[in-house]
Amino acid sequence: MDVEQGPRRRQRRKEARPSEIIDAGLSLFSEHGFAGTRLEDVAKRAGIAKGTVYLYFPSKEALFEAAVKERIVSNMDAMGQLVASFEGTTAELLRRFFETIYTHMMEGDAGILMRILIGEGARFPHLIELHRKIAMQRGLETMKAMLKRAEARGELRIPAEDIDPRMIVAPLALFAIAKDIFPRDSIGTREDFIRRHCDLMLNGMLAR
Amino acid sequence: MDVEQGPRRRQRRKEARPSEIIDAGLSLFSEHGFAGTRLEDVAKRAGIAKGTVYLYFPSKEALFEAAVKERIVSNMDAMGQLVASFEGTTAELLRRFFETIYTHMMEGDAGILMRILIGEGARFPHLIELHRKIAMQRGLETMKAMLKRAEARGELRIPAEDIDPRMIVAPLALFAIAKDIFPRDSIGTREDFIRRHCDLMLNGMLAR
DNA sequence: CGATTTAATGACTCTATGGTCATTAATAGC
DNA sequence: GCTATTAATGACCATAGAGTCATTAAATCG
Repeated sequence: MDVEQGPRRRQRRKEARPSEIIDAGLSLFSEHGFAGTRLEDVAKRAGIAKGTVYLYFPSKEALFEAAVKERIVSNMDAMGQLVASFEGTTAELLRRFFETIYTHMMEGDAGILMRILIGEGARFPHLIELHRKIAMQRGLETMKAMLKRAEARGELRIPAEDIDPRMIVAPLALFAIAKDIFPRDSIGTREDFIRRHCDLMLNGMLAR
Repeated sequence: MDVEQGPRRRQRRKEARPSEIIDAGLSLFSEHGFAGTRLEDVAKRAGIAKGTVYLYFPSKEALFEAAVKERIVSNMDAMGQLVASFEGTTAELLRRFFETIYTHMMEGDAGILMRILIGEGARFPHLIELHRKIAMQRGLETMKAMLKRAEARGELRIPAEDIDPRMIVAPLALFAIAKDIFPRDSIGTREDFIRRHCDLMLNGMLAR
């Protein structure tokens, strides 16, 4: 309403702009990729003029970088917390872990950002590096901690070092990144997906 | 040599051009993404002038599409053949299956193409659709056949329908697509990777 | 209620590159 | 060897969109 015919255009809202611009950028990046997104459109969606974007971010790339920092790092920390404080079986921990990832990657923005990093990352070696250090490193640490914990509790079939943590999260990560290229039949409900994913990782396919 | 100071520039080689151009495009797309690749550079790498590219492909997008068709479809067929003709345990079949995928995605061009589809696919709804129909559909059929076969042999712990085939190949697919964003420590040798992947999918993590 | 500060604007510039096409020359046919 | 055909060329055009900046006006202050 305020936007439609509001008497006051040209509001001065220094504090609120950055995150509004990031939100607008994120939604357009996810629709059109990085190269395919026009700063003009980001501005329009944020309800401001193009020049205003440059008041807060020195370049398109800087805007993207701010989005990555804001949305991915906190997610990794959330997972670290979960593992550090959890008491219970590994099966239950893994389920909770997957739920957290699902929330951030499938329902939040982390999946979108990773998709863009993957597809257009060649353009931003700097960003890839940042992501590797800030996000990936932490995520893998957390998963290794989870495996060590399981090993210490005598729950593992094989030594913890023989399990590549990346394999465990691969299904969730892949779908978050690539759901568009899979046949459209849904991946089912959140609960269903997580249950199947857990079961496969914990017990495998084969009868014994 | 021939190129360096060769007496004959401007050779007429109608037959050889298309695949040479596709090769050049593929290598540049993988380095710079789709949007980041200049047709001028593709031409240079193929040893021809920019206009010549347009003699064989009507647009940049058409060139990319040709690459997808040529490199992905045949791969899917290779996997179908394998499953249809295999005799032996599911464990062994899965290993062979993974080897085939590894060859095409990690060592061949299929991974690169999928990475670009994912990252910049919003620009080519048509291409995503093509890929879904031509490649994904076949791949999933093949995997379902493999699961049904295992079920019929009494090797499965759970009904075949309860296993999402995409989860089984997710680790390989994810690494093929996203290896750049993971920490640089290698994923190990091909054999190692496949062995671990198989073992995890077949037997899971937990002691029983 | 002026005067001052600075957030916001959007018309403009400048570059990069996808795509065109008149010209050139390599081959084929005679 | 001459002519016709057409593959190959690269200078050129047109456009899009990132980034700039002189101007405008909202807030602040006295």
